This record gives sequence, C-alpha cells and structure tokens, in this order.
Amino acid sequence: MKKADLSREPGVPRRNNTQQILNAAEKIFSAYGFAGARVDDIAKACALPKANILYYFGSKEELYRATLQRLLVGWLADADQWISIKHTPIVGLEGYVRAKMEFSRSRPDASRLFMHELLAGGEYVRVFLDSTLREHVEQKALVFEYWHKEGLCAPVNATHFLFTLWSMTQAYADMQVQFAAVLGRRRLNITDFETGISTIMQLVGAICRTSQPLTSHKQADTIQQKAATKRNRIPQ
Amino acid sequence: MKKADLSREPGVPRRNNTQQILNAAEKIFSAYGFAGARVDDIAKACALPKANILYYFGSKEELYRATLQRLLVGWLADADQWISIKHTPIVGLEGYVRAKMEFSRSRPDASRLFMHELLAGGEYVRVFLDSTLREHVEQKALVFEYWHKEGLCAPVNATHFLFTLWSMTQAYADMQVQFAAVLGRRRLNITDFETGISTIMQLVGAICRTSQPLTSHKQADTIQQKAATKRNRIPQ
DNA sequence: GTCTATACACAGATAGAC
DNA sequence: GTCTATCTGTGTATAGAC
Repeated sequence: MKKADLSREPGVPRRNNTQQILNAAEKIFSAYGFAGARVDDIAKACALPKANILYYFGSKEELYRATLQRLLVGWLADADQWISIKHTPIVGLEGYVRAKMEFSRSRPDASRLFMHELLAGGEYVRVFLDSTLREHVEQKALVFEYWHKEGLCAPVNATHFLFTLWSMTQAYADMQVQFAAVLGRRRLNITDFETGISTIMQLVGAICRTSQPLTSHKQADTIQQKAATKRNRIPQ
Repeated sequence: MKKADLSREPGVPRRNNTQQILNAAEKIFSAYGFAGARVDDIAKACALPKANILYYFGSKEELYRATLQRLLVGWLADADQWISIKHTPIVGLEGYVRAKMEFSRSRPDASRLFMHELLAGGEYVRVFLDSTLREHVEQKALVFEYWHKEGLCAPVNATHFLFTLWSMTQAYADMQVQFAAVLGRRRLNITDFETGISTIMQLVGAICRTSQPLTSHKQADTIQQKAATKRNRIPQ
C-alpha cells in the first residue's frame, strides 16, 4: 500500500513535488534549524525519497536557501500596507498587529524558521537584514515622524518601537510552546490570539494617544477613534 | 605552546573544568540547539579534549540537560523581587524590565538557548513549563489583581501582559542579530539597551496609568511617581 | 525523470594507554 | 583522572538501475 500517490501525474510532478518539499522543509528546519535538521526527516515529512529531494535542490544547503527565500518574500508586505500615512496610528498599528498575529497563527513554522536563522547568526539572511530590512525600517520611521508632527501619536523611537511590535507578535509563534503551557493547553487557540491582540493594543495605546497633546486641529477627530479590537477593515 | 593550562591544579581540576564546559556548552547549544550542536565544537570552545567532556557528563544529552538546568535556576528570581505588592506598578515593572534587559545584555546565550529549546518543542523543559512557570504566573496574576483593586494600574490580562514583557525583553538577546543589523552595527551597545528600556517603559506606561481611575485615596500619591527610566532603586 | 543501493565523511561514544 | 586512538551508527551525497 503506497503512501500519497495522489496528484502525481507523470507530466508535471516536479513543480508539484517542489512545493511539497518546501512545505516539509519549512516544518523540519523550523524545529531544528539548518544544522539540526536531517534531510531524511524532510523526506519522511513529504513522503518522498531522500534522493529525490537532493535531486531537485542539489544539496541540503540549497534547499535551506530556497526555504528561507520563500519566507522572506512578503515578510514586509504587511508593514507597507498598514504603517502608512494613509492611516491614523490607531488604525494602522492595529491593522499591523493583527496581520502579524495572523501570520504567527497561520504560519508559525515560518516565524520559527526565521528565529532559528537569527539564533545561528543570520549568515543566510545577512543581505536581507543589512539592506532590505534596514531601508524598510528607515521608511517606516518617516511615517512615525509624520504622525507625531500631525499630533497623532506620542514621540517614540520608531526603530525600537518596531522591535517591540515584532517581538510581541512573533512570540506567539516562537514561544507558543511556553505560552500554551502557562495557559494549560497543548496549543494556543484562536481566543488566545485575540486576547493577545487586545493586550498588545492596550500597550500600543500608550503611543497612539499623545502624551503631550499638540494643538493640531486634526487631533480631535482622529485619536478618538476607538481601538475596535474586533474588526480588521481598511478605513479609506 | 599549550592553550590555557592556567588554573589547572591537579587536586581540583574537575569542578574547575565542569564550569568551563558548561560555559562552552551554553555558547554552542545557544547557537545551534541540541540537535545542531557538535560535542567537538564544545570541546574546541573550552580547549578540552572531546573525550574529557563525555567523561564528565556521560553523554551529549546529559550535558544538554545540565546546561539547561543551570539556566532555569534563577530564571524567575527577577519576577519574584519586582512584581510584588511591595512596589507600585510603575516601580516594580520598571525594575522587572531592567532586570530582564540586563539578563539579555549580559547573558544573551542563556536566553537563546531557552528559545532554541522552545522551538524544538520544549521536551526538556516540559516539567518546568507545566508546573513551575505556570504556578509562577498564577502568583504574579494575583499581584496585578491587587494593583488594579488599589487603583494603581489599568485592568489587564496579567498572563498575556507577562507574555509581552518576556518577548520584548528577551528579543534583545534572541533577535540581537536582526536588531543590530537594522541599527547598522555588528552588536548592540549599552545605549541601544537603554533606548530599548525607555521604549518598552513607554508602552508599559499604558498599564501603569489607570485608564479608568478609581477613587481610592491612595491613588494620588502613588501613580504620580514619574517613570524614572534612568534609576533602578527599591523604594521599599 | 525517478528511486534503490551505496560511497564517504563525520558524530557520539568507548577502550585502553598514560 | 586524563586523553589518544578507534569503533560504530548516522548523515549527506551520488552512482547507476529502471
């Protein structure tokens, strides 16, 4: 009795298998990192022969690079959409936190894989960190500057504030085992993530409501928008 | 020319070496995790023969357990000292954040090792998570409850609030590579940690200042204490 | 293109000299 | 107690049958 010979048409098996392999690789690499993962485990996770995997990707290292690459694509998309002068801080930051938390909930392995890479020194994401991510943060800092000038948010170190947003939201993936244990569960459920969002937004509120109110005429009708921790719309 | 034959008196070499090995093990395990670390790398890191290490600890797994054990001891001490009804929220939480950040700064490897263990599933810290840590959090939740009843802090989900404090502070160790890259440095410096503390305390301020002020007579002279983000004293 | 069988290197562990 | 030399299982990678 063969395992999983579903969707294995002889014509286009390669593209089909490639995705299966990448999914399995993300799962295994996210648990044990590059050095700790075994190609054989990845093979078992996608029910494909080990040699098959190495045939497609050439080597374990190339497979690792490909897995990371797929991860980084779209990693920054959420921030571009939500941390923008098109939104008020309260709306934009909640949208961002919700998007990051949804990522932690639906693709925890992706988040964990990235953390593994950072723990190991970030050799394989060096270019991404030094160029792409750094420039990204500089752009977002301009948005916070704008928000502050408009009297929409308190003065804050935008870079370190982003650090806190990343760490709080990604922790719901990376530290899920710890959080679940404290809550007496085996895994976090959807309600836990909602409670997390509410708690994070409570903290973020310290930034959204200006501690030193400016006299901007725009202030009154913007910062009064309530947190709306249950919705996830684009107001515009 | 021999390496490091300093402090190797024939009488008590064992206890001496044991510490050296544990230090090296923490360093290597924190970078690659249990599965990814090589005993030989640990041997090189402490300039001792591989067989020597296995002689002292029996196996790689036993060495890993011992390294984790040393880590968990005192992991919770900071919280017991600072998250206490002896302090006001503003003083206690800043003390706690400072202590956690100092840990991330001075012993980043310890923090990273714990993260590695969580990513791998937490098998070796299962008992700690399910019993010790869980009970610890329940105790701390009582402190937050007390603080809220006294009108000293806003209503907050104590468990998830602790999650945010852990994640924000430990990220300065676990994500140090990423943070440093964004800041254009090779490593975080002491100023970066201070800025991090300030930013975190800005967020924590949302909890310390009650959003729904109670009429407690104690309120006026307690919540007015300023953040004092530069000091670190115990006000009794 | 796919997969079985295998080569080769390396890791953890141990035997035994000192 | 300490450490060199070595055994044995496991891991990556590949050769070659189908």
